[in-house]
Amino acid sequence: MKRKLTLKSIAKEMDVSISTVSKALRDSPEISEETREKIKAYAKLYNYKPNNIALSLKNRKTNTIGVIIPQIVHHFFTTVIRGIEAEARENNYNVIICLSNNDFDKEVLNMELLANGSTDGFILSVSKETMQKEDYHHLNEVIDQGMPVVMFDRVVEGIPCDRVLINDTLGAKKGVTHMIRSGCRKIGIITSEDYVSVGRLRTEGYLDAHDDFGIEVDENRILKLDNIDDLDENAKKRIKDFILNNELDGLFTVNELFAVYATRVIAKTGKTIPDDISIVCFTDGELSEHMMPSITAVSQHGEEMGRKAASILINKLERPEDETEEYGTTYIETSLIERESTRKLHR
Amino acid sequence: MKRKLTLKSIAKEMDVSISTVSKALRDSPEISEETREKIKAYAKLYNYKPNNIALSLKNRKTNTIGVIIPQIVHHFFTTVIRGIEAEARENNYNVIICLSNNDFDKEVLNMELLANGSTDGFILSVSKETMQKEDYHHLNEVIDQGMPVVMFDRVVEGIPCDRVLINDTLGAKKGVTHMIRSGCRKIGIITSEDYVSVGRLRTEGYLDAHDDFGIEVDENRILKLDNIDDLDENAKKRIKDFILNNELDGLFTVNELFAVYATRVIAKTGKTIPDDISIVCFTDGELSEHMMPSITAVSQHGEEMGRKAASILINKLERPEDETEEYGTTYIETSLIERESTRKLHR
DNA sequence: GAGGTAAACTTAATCGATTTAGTTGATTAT
DNA sequence: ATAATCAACTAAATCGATTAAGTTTACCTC
Repeated sequence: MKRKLTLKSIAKEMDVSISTVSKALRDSPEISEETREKIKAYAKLYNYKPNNIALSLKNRKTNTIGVIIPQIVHHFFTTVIRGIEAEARENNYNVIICLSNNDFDKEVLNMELLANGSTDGFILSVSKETMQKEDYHHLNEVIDQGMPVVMFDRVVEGIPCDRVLINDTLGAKKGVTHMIRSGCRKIGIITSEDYVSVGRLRTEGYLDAHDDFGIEVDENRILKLDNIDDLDENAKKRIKDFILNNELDGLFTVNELFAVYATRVIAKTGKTIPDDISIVCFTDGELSEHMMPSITAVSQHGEEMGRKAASILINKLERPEDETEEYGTTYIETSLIERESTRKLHR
Repeated sequence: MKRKLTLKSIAKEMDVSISTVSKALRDSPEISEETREKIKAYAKLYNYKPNNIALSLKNRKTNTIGVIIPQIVHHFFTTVIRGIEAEARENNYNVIICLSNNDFDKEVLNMELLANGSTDGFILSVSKETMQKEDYHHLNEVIDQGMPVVMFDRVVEGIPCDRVLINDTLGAKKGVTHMIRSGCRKIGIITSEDYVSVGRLRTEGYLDAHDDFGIEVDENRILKLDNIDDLDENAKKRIKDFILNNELDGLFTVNELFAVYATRVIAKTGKTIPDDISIVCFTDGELSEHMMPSITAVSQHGEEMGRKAASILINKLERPEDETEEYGTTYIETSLIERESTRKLHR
């Protein structure tokens, strides 16, 4: 096992001082060409690389971004991370990812841990528990210490930071409009209770689309479930009842899982998709693409979101003098991917 | 913006020396009870937390694990990461994740970056390009510097490190055996060329199962595709031809995507699943669960794999005196999840 | 030859924390 | 009364790197 080279060990070996080595390697004119070349040759030969920890301590800058997300086994977050990673790498930043598992205490713990010198700033999507508790002291604390924060997807108000959001309302509107244009007039929506922001916003889009076409919305065609992240037995039962008790010719769901289960229920009723009933879902995964029939989806561009969030953060980190204290919200647009679950439009 | 507390700033404020503060906070008996309490109260009030970077430098230990994986938008890797994260957290370790995007240069770059002080050890799944190049100098280098490495899933031989692997052969055998028991006699397999290790091993399991029951294997029922990670047009065509030109009553695929596409092809032939033809796939995602019909799958337990890899690594890190230089390979067993694509066994 | 200057280094401070080796003043033993 | 002991601190080294400030030597000039 060979020990890692340090400036000190090189200095000793070459019989010069540590600072001479440092300066030589950084091409300082203070050092004679001869000495410089000799030291650089030696460093190259033995593959010297400066110790990042020491540099971080000295520069009070880690070039590391902390990412805190509720869960990683979720295609959407995964794509966001890919975007963050890509943008960070291009700008010479590292990424540390921590999972909160939707747990408030873990979110706080992770932030405190990373805030103690490990990262220069944060990108995070707050956990469900944090939203419920409405306790954001950990966010305010790191911001107060001068670390910029960018929130994405699941954001909260009243925190001095930038935000990156999916344009949920417009996305849902696009999807529902597509069904209306294709002739649907009795479109249902499976969404979440209004306290989940994405659910509320997507429901708004659903209403907007109807408004635009002057179509009355029947309240019975709106199903609000508690949980948007998974599909438990209770949710299944409610979806089943909802579909069986409504004469729908279109269905919009705020995630893939609801659409997938709805497809199953519809198949059992003997109705065909898309002829009897069309389906469009908001998507963050690959289920919609592979189902039979494949499902027309409002796609979220998570990677773009990640890139954007990272780029905003890095910008703040690179010029901290801009203490303008101005924070913005960036919207990432969605796109509609037409598949087999909706009728083709004749234009 | 309030500056972070340091020992120095506390010392100044309380008019004692830095070392007194340090000792007081660490409950040293050298410091009088009075002073100790006073300092601790102050530190608590202003929420002092030691700077991790400084600690890392001093202790030459970062308590951070570097994880390098080919891609994150892959359900299997995601579950592995979750396992690593959980195990690390429980043992007070941080996790830095880097993506290689199946690119050799990026893998090398990431390792070098993290090896310069950022992490104590590595968990990695090598990129496809690295396997093709058979260039492992970056692995040998970090190991040579005394950083332990644990490889998982996509491992290579000849590196002095521990390995954690899915028991691919036995997994495939389980799946195929299940179909044989349920009465299938003409079982096809969609797998990869032998140079992809998981493909080769799973093919072996397929053969083993047939061997056990003394069933002759027809070479025409084995389809070897180039790429195991995605499904391009060429692969689709070959799968289609394969299914149409073989009178199969069972099909085993080495991943979900192949099974999903095969289901589509079979549906078009008018055959029914599982009555005319059964399907079992190796799985790393959630497609198999949600398809119609849902697909019986050999499940991989990625989280367990991640936990195991992390636990092995942490063990090495915690007692480096054990320089026994002994490395082991751990196998994670799979389990068969019976769903709608296979007939129920009568036992 | 005193003074100035420039080249080529080295010393020492710094980042934040820990820890070993002093230091100081008071108490105790002889 | 002097030395030893001890409690309660402080000073300084260390981790690895950067850099402002200081040192040495050679050379030049008037």
